[in-house]
Amino acid sequence: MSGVNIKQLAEALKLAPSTVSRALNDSYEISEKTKKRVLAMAEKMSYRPNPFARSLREHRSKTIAMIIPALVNNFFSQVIEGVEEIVQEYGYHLLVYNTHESCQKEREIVSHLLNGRVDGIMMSLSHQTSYYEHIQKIYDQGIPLIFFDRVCRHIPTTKFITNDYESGFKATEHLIEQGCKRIAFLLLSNEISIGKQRLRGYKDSLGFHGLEVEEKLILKCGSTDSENADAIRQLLNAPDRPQGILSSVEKLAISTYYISRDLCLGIPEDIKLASFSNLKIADLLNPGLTTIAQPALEIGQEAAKLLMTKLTKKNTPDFADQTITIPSVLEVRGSSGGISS
Amino acid sequence: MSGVNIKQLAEALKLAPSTVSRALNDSYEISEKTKKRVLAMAEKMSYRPNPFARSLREHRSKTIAMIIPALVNNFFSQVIEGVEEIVQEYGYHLLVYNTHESCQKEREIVSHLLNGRVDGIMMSLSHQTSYYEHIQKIYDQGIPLIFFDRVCRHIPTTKFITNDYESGFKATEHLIEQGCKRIAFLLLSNEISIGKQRLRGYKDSLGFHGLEVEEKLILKCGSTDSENADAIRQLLNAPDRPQGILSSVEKLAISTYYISRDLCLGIPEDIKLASFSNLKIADLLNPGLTTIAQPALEIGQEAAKLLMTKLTKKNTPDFADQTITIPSVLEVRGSSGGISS
DNA sequence: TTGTAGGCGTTATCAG
DNA sequence: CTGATAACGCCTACAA
Repeated sequence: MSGVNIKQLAEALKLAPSTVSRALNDSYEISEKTKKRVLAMAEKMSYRPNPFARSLREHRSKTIAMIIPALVNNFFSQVIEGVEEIVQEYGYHLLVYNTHESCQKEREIVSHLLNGRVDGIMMSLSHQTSYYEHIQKIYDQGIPLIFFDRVCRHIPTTKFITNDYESGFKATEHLIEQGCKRIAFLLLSNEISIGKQRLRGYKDSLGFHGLEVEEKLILKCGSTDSENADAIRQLLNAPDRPQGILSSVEKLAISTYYISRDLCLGIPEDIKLASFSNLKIADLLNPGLTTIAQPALEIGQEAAKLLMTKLTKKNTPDFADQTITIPSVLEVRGSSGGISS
Repeated sequence: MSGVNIKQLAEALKLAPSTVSRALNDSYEISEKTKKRVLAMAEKMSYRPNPFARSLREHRSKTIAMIIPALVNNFFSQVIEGVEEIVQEYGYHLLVYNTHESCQKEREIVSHLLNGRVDGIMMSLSHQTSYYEHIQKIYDQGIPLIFFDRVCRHIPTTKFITNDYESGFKATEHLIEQGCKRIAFLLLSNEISIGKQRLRGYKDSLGFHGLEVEEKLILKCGSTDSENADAIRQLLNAPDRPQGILSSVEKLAISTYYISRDLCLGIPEDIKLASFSNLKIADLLNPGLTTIAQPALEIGQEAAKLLMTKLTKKNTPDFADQTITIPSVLEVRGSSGGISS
């Protein structure tokens, strides 16, 4: 449409396209004088190199993709913020895809990215994902791949998570210290690695403090919000209601607030609550929500830095099959009875 | 690296590349038999067309960009969600850029998109943006451009907003009805179109109800969070503290919660508060926050639908110079004294 | 119905 | 230091 191409630019300068190209790319074999002339004219004619021609030639797109299970989510939006920031510094572009927690969508999205469109992928699995052929394909094609939060253990690459086990342990311990003997655990899905770790921490903590693990207190949520709400309602309505709840994701904790309000149950008097959550205004809730806050921004930044280094520095080794842990922080607030709020 | 190209595919089939290309694109001039054969082989060899070669040929990228001032933000993340959903339906890709409210960054980002990388742009201006040459360039290049929320009046294209004036008017009226005689208005920046409209609604509402507009009650925030907090603190600490506050953005309302807690001022007893906000859990705050909630998801969806239609249907007219208004909803909660919470 | 050839805009290789 | 040429992978006239 509007654009000037390198040929026209060369024509205007009475130079060959190749010379112009070299001048624009600051090649050492071009005289300073010519470079200046070319740059000036490029500016004047507002020349913009065509990214697709370049990508075609160079087999790289300067673009990466993020595949995440949800966008309207305090954790993921903070991760995106961190990633975008780093990516922008490096002059790369960021494609964002939302799987809506659907494995099917995840597969479709991945299949659109196996053609060289992106130079790298950062992803967090849908909680419905339980087989990994599509992920394996990314890896097999040699596309640099990094996981964060909801990682896939079967792929030998670098993963960024928080200390889920330890946090689950500590949060449970905290509830026990507040006097809870029976504590429920709200799990989004048992497929997800992090859910498992958090659950393991919870179980071990109970055991460590001589408390029994009751399977019926482990609520496997996941399908629809209303089904989850029903399950929580049933839990809170039961005659043998637990004294505490540890939620592995924010949205289930939020549901718990609504439901306990409905049922006229007081937090923390009747039920003490703690949750993994990145809600910034946790302390403005009534009562303030005791959270295990993940360092979402930092996870995004660190993961993106690693990817950008791999893509921009020569001879970078492939990602090690390792898990990098950035610790979460337990912030005690009113909901667990720790402090008044 | 890994990919099979159309030439190799043709070779394997003992056909010419052009024939294969046509078969893959379901051209009418290819026999059913050949088509099937080609499709089968393409599947078998897991052929993926190179998107850059295609973009280079066809002068379109099947990619659009969203440029927004913030990512960790309930409004914008909901808009992204809506946009992503529609874009994915159409098989398009979504690039996301964060200006961090900086006009300088906004300019840089735009300059990277003037080379055909994207087929269309949806944007919401940074609040620091007060001149529009870079935006004008997008328009002049003929790149389809849609604004939402923080629109640019000077560009004759379609803009999606909510009824900011009316909402400002109604929210102010609501505070007046709750007994407020003097109401402050928290403005993020006087450059932004929507801020202006909301402010105008506030002023007119005061006038309509026979109340005076006091310039010193109009707080122009914007630079840093801590400066904003100081300004609000000063407002609340003053001997002639207003009885009500209308905040034009969520984050200033959140600050107000913290500051009034610090100052031991009760909401709504000492200060009544209402805010433009897309916080989903506004009713879990203490007290619940009276909000003017924007239909963020819908704005994203509608804007994206319009853009997708323009890009995929032949002979679509250019975007009309119009403003499409999707109404916000005033939700009265405890913070304005409307109902207990 | 299928094959041939050229070009989209760049950059790298090879000459000069 | 600069110029000509080929190639990246695809699509589409045009030819057969």
